Amino acid sequence: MQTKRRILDSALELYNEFGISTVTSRHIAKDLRISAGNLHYHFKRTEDIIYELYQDLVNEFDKRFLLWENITNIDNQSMSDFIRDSFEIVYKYRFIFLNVIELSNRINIFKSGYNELRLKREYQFKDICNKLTDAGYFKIRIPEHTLSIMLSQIFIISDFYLSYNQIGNGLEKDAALAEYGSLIIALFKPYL
Amino acid sequence: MQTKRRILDSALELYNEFGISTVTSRHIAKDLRISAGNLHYHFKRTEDIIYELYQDLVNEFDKRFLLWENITNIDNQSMSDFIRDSFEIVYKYRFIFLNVIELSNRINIFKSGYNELRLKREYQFKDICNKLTDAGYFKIRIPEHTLSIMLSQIFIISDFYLSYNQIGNGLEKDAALAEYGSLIIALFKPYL
DNA sequence: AATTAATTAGTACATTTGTTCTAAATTAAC
DNA sequence: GTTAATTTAGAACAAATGTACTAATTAATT
Repeated sequence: MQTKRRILDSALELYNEFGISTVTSRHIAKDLRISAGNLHYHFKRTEDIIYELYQDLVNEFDKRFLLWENITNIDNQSMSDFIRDSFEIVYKYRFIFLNVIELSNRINIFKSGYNELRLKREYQFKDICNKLTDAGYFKIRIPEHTLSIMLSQIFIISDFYLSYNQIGNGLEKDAALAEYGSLIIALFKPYL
Repeated sequence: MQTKRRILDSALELYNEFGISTVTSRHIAKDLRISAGNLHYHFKRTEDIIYELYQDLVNEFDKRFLLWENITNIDNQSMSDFIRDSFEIVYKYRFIFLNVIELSNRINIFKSGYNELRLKREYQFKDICNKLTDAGYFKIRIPEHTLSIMLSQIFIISDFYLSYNQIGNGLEKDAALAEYGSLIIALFKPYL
């Protein structure tokens, strides 16, 4: 029963490090010192591994959703806490974001799943914005139209910052988080 | 002599449509109704096709560089012209931007080449900004530190907007250009 | 026209990959 | 302790892919 979990863990690590097109089911099996046959006993198709990891990502977002939904005390720190939380999740499952296009080509349901998740994140983000506005964090309430443009900017930067970093600077996790944060915060500058 | 060009054209089209991991040298050959052997007479390695297409991209950026470097009359239209020009090039070679990570994994020199190009684009963009400032397009000169953050935001949005669009809205070229433009322009709003 | 160089088609081979199958080994159930 | 179910290893197969090789055809050169 625990083998399945070990396969997922190893797969996540290998996909994150080497990308989905270089890592095969045999590689994962070898990494765990189990046979390929055994691996395919637990996951009939290799894609199932990826899709299950994607489900894990969704679950982590949901968990965070519940956490922030019921938050009571919003303060100056909340914004950067939220940014760090988002980054942590994206970083943990970074292979998904580094290979979105590839994944949407290879796994049919992935595209719709991704957009479902995106809606949830959007809702959550707007919620946080409202709370921050109510708490007087922003000078003025951000107009709906502006917010919608900002949301697109934020999602592009959130989901692709790691790609940008990997092909460019190659910063380690902490430094990357710092830069990512400054890019997001800068978007809100006119309202601070 | 012209076969080589035809291979590149077909490859660009197929890569753009189906992504680099689904398109093989045999697919390209079949598309042109030539033999795989013939294709490999012109390109010893399949990667060479991709790398040559990448060189084409660099050349197009260089061509535009010369054009904008010597421009004399900067006006209100210049900014959106520049944005449209950038978008056109990125769109034409979109498979490169949709598969940056994959490419940097598969082709060694790609990563350094991409960063070289990035420096050129950065220089060019700063140049345009200066010209726009001198022409009174911006209220104030954008501070160096702010500009550097904006540049990162702009590059992420420029290079990954098409990925964002492909996985999400799926807008056609013109609509995509419009949205992309509004995302970039919005970044300059505090200075307009 | 004859020779040389280039292009092309088709075959062939090694490797990789996903997947299936079978039999052995381990674990659980009774 | 015996039987049944689960898990595992390893072999085997088919399909795909990159690439090399050979022979034929076409184009260029003289």
